[in-house]
Amino acid sequence: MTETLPTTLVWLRRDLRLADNPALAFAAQRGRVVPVYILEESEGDPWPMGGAMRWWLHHTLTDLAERFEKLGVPLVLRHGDPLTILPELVQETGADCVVFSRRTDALGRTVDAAVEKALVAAGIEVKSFNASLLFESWDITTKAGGPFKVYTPFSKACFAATIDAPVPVPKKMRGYHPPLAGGSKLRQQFRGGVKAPSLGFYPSPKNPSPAGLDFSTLPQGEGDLSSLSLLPTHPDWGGMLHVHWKAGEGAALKRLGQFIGGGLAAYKTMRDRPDQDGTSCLSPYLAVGAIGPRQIWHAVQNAMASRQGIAAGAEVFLKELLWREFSHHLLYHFPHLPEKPLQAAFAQMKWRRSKADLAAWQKGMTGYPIVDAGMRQLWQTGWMHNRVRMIVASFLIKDLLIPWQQGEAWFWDTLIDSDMASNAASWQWVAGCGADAAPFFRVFNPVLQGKKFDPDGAYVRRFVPELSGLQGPALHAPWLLSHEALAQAGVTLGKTYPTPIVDHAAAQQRALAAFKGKM
DNA sequence: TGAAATGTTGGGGCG
DNA sequence: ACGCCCCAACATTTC
Repeated sequence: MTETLPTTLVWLRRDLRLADNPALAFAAQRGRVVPVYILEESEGDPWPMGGAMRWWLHHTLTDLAERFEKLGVPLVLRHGDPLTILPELVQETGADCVVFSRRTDALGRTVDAAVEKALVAAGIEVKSFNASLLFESWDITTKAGGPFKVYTPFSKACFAATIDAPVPVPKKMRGYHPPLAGGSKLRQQFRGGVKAPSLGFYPSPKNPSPAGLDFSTLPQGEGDLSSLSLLPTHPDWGGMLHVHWKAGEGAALKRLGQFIGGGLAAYKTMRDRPDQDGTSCLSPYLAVGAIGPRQIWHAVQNAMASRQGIAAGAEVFLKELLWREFSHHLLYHFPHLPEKPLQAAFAQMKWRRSKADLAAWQKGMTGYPIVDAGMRQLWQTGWMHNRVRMIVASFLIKDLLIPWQQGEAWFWDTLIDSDMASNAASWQWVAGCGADAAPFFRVFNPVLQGKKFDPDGAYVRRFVPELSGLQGPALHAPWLLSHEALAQAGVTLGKTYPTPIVDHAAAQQRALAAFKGKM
């Protein structure tokens, strides 16, 4: 009797959760469920998954596999080309339907289209769903019917539209029976195992750690999912990230609850303070889909309806969520967003090529404390406060005049929340070449930004220990301090901490000149 | 979701 | 009481 139930493959990607997962809900209702995650590696992929994201994905998958296993539905893991793996799995399980959640990046959409075509040609039903966004990329349009290129009208259109309620976790799930070859033990179900190349920014014997950080004493990885080779080795810097982040759907929901009960009310102002815990820190969970934007949106709406005094903070927070939405909207409609400036004139911009300056920026050794603190927070925790992201990005693009794509690539490899759309759109925004971008001449002064948003210097001291003997706003320009003050703090500029690699005022003039000459 | 230079306004001290 | 100056606070302009 049960053998007659239809079987559905749920191809999971960046929707690694049970709740608010329409594809999974559809499959559960339909019959037997075979959830599968494929570590995709495409020849010529310009954006192979970064090292930090691989680490984060590993731990997210570990959590998800446990959740599935508790429900008696083993998560299948594969490594390679979905175009060959999915038909194999269909054959193996007798599935007659494959479902997945849509994505917005160009390569992903190309792969999905090819997979759908091949499966449909083989007589398999294929359905795709929206799990990652509040709206379909084509649902929000201007009055003329085209894509939005300006954020404010886009956000207004979103606020005016209806956002679907999250889909609940399927009440009941039936797994494929008998289990796939290899038994029920998670680790025995993995295939493949060729170590994938990342961009190679994270340290390896070839690529020693920046900023003199010592990774050698960090604990080894857990060994789960080992054949996907997601965890770093030689050295294993993953333990460093472990201190800061707990992966998975449960951790995501917990963090959402903490944020709504805590930081949300004062979000409007506190979100700009990297020395405070004022942001949601949900981006790593959103990036892998351990939580979905609809869940966040509705949780915030519910809190607004039941509590006084949080409306102002909540509105700003929801707008941040809509920036993410806007980024995906842009990536969908402008697939070259990660590589090419949306404003074509910027292709003529005369950038500098300085390996030394790029390395100083990456290592957090520019001599500007707020910039260095940000870059080291990124390295040490896989995450950076949003205000500081803008500061360091402005510094790379405007002060160092280095192409924004190089900053984008570094962030892609080092962020655990790396998202093609948000990363590309945000770098273009700072560079001034994107949609609705900050004008190019809007140059952040790293000293003023530091004084304004890290007034006591607590953030800098946390990530730049060389300066921990200094305090107060003056810490943001150590080269202006007296010799005595520096000596007392144990700072010798040029020795214990770098002198600024560029003079900001001169660099700003240089940037404006380069911009003016070419635009 | 800049910064700095420049312009304007208005309150208060003072002769 | 009045005009004058100073200057902080705010607004506008420019890059």
